[in-house]
Amino acid sequence: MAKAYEHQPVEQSLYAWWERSGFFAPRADAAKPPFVISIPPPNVTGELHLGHAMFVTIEDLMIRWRRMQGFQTLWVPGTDHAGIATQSLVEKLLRSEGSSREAVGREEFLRRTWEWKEKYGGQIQNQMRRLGASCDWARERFTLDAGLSRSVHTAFKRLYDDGLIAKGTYLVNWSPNLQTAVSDLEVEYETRNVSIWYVRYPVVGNQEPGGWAGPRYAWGSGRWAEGATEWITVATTRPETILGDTAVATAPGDARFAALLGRSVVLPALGRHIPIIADEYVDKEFGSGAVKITPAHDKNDYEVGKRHGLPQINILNKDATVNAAGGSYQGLERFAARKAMIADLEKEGLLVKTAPHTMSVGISQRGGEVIEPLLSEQWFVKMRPLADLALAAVREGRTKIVPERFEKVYYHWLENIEDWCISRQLWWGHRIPVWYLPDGTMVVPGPDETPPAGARQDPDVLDTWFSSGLWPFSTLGWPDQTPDLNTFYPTSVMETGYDIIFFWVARMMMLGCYLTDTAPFHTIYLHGLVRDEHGRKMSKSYGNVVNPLVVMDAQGTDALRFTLATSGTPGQDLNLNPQRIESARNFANKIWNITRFVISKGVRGLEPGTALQNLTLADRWIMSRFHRLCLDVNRLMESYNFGEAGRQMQDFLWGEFADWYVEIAKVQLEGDAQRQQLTRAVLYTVLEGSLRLLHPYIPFVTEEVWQYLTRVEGVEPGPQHSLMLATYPTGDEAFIDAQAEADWSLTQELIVAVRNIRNEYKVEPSRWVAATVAAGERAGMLRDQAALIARLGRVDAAKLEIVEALDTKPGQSAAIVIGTVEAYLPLAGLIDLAAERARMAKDLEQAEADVARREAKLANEGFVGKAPANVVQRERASLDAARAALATLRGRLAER
RNA sequence: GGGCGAUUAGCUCAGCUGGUUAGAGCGCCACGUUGACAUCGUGGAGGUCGGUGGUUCGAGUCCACUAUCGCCCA
Repeated sequence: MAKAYEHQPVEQSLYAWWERSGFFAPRADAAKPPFVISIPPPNVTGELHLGHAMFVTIEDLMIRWRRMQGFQTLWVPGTDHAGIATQSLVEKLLRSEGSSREAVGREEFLRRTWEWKEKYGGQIQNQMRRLGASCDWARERFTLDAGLSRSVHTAFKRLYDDGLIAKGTYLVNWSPNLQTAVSDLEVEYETRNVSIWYVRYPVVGNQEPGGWAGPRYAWGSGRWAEGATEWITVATTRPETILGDTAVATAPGDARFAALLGRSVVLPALGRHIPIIADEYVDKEFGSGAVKITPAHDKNDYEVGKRHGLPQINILNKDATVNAAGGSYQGLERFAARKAMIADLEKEGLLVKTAPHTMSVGISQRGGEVIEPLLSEQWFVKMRPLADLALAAVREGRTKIVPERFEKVYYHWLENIEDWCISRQLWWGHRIPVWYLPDGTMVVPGPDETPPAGARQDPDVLDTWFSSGLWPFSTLGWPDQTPDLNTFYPTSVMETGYDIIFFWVARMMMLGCYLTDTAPFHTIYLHGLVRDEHGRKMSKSYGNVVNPLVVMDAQGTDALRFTLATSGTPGQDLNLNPQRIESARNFANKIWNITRFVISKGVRGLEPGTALQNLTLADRWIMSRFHRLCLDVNRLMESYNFGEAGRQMQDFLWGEFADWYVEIAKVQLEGDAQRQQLTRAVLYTVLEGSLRLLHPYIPFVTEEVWQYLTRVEGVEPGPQHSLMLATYPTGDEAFIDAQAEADWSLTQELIVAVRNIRNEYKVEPSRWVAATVAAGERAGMLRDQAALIARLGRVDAAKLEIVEALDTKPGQSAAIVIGTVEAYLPLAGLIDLAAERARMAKDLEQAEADVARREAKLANEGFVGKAPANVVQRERASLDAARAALATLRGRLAER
């Protein structure tokens, strides 16, 4: 074994070996029931980022843990076709060739997109392999595969037949850049500083003679409003939509406008007469108190329009240029139309003022431009019945969300859900399985039926999330009752970031509950988002993006995984500190070197379970600590506290096993043959067990060293000889030995105190000092540890005296007091008596405070009366110990 | 406007069911002997847990209010 752990060669060859050996496939002969995770499918165009690294780490950790526990584990990998993202990418490619999707046509475009997918779509999978993902690649799926497409078709057909999918004209979020409708979730709101324009509309005169009847001059003449005498001023941030106005609204009961209600205004530019109405929606305080109503281009106006039966006039084409309804503005792009409109309004004297304004603007998540609310014909899913099923599953505890607080978010969203626009005006995706006969009749055949001859299929495709929502069961063969579906569905845990609750989790829950009559998973585990070390979101513009591939190259996959798994707590965002990754890398190296040491002591291939009898105190201590760790780790992992479990393993292996037991072993290995053999057995048992415990977190280094550790010279290991198939340690209460832990803890304290004194007095490390210990009833126990105390404290064994009590205390020595145990280090010539006294005085002060605090506590009737008996009893014992320690200290000080 | 989270050592974070003197890594100071490891070892300094009030025998931990930061929803 090399002196330091080198991750590169190890990671590559181990993963290839695991995969080749079929270790990732579920074992039909497993002792326990299935444990199944279906991967939240990454975008096929995606490249590995820390979000992926996070979910792979946690899911792989769960899968490896359950696999080692004997469950029949299955982790289904795959990718999502990502309609908009993929289509945009290929369109860009075509543009670079001077072409376009329209130019090549639908069929060719799809061919090109598949070609792209085959060529580059596998990148993310290979990057997941680098992370060590032990998913069953033989079961990999893609949302556009034939099988999954059949699921999508089946789901659509069922929802359609059940009246939950319908086509209709709705105001949708239109992305002009992408030329498609997008869902509410694909719109991001941004607060922007914009302008608000106050525009006055001339009011048509009353019937009385001389009243203004309307413009007599053309729009743009500068005399359009000539003769008008009454006005109503509206405030708007979108003057171009004047073209689509069908009313002016004021707040009910607003005295300023009472006289105008029921009358009409002449719409600037177009001359249309539109009514002045009153509606609750209008806020008196906002702008001028009156607003224009454009039902076809604003969500609120749409509602107002419906309440008042106003016409809906769409003034925009799909590319956001003004259509024929816009009169002379026809053909102008929406923002150009705005400019032109403002100029014209000004010219006609209708622009009252312009003011700065702050508002929330909807931006297309993928397109980047301002979303246009647009009236169009789309397919919708009625969400209420589906949402109710998904709500019930969580409310009734059939599916649990971890951490629990996210249940509230889930409830709130589902309780207030709106219908889901599932049609997209794209080409890449599942084409809507609806055909139209020449007379316009709609036909919805099932997946196994042939559409009628001469019928034309709906040109639109389904939202990618429609197929992702079926993922947990479509990947297993649904709607067919395949063996996989019967064995592995419902799945166990859905693990993803909390930012994705609405996208994946809720949709999978809704569609799963509806279509398969069961919640698709019993647990939803949500992890936090990874940010930079100061809590900033990672973004290219900040330049703070951590690329997992770069990290893995430099520090190793295990380092990245361990950092992600142990840096935080469930559901909490974590600030990734590069120094932590370095520490994790060092941890891997530590494991490597501990193993190197243990192997060098001749334990290779030692049978675990060698009878551990006649153990030393230190042996019993480390065994007790190890079994305690196993019990804690399993308990923590069962409750999804993977971070805490990982941290405890590291603390144990480094802080107790390496820092102490390895040093102890060096001494014990100098003993007789039996002592040596037992020490080897303990070293082996604890290290090998720790590797098994740690394997789900850091699979590579643990497997690598485990292979070195467990192989027997001259014996060819079997094909299943892999740590990932070993049994996960459970821990055994029988090994918990509180007395050994307490005794060793005292021994350890004594050693640390000796080292401390040595350091304080600057005793050269090479000098072995003398020591006298007076330990009362603990003397026997400590005497048994003399060899360890001597070696680890660098005390000359021949000059180490451990007695019950001393007649005369050594002079010219530094004193240690641990409880009632006293130790003296005669350091002739080095001792500063004044400093010694000062140190002792400080200790005394602390001991006095300690006693006083405990006395007060026990004098408190409330405490003695109400605290649990064991707590009181422990406090009494502590007081006794503190008093004894105080007496010892006083005795020490009195002699000076 | 509604909801959620965070606030603990210089930095990044733990602290699980309220129960001894609040922990770790990094950083800092001092020293480096040892045939696993300088990607290391030994020892040390450093915080009263954002603030206020409350519940309790007992609060970093529970409750209320509050401040600051962040996120989600509308």
